[in-house]
Amino acid sequence: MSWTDERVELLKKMWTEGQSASQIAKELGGVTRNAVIGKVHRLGLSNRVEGGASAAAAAPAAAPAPKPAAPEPTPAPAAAAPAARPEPEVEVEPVRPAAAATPRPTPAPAAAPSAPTAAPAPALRKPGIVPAGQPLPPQPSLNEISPETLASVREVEKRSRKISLMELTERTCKWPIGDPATDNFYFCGLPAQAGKPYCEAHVSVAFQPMSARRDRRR
DNA sequence: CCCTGATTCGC
DNA sequence: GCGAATCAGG
Repeated sequence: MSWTDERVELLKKMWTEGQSASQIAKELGGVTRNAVIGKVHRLGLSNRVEGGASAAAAAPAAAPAPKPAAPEPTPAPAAAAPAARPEPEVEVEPVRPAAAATPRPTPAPAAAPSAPTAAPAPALRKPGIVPAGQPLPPQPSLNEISPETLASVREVEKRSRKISLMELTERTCKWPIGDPATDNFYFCGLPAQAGKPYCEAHVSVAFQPMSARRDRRR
């Protein structure tokens, strides 16, 4: 395989969208992630993460026109600043670092996001016999999720691989999407964060900083 | 161990 | 220019 214009174009597109080199390689086929990374560098695309001292505004020569639109898979509360490019790797603790540093699972989907490695609990219901009034799995209590995060999650869900229960592995996001009682149900399936049951975007929803004040009255 | 991107260097 | 091998990190 060679780097035809089309392939390069797809590479650029996916790279600027925030896709990982391995994902791009998989998509292109016939190349390894190393090849992709090598090409990315040769093309002059690279993540220019402004380091403190080094050139504050090094205008990237062949800078890929940043897309202000799509928030890209990088969720994180940091998305609060739409104008600026969200930091690639922001840890969970946007507002209240002090007494709230400890991430805590919200009453989201699966059992306890922290413990089980498999068991995508809520999904295991057979179509047709879902008791009325049973709480639907996904739709995390939309209580206190920043609109930005929520938006990026929806964006990610569009991109989800829509895999079935059988296709889940230890490394796929197990976030359920849709109503298990219908055939419009699937799992996110995007690459899960190492050690975690969900992809980055869903981790950010499942593990809230606990800061955002919860229900005013309860 | 899984994954990420970055770099090197023979081809 | 290409990309496997390697490095450095999470």
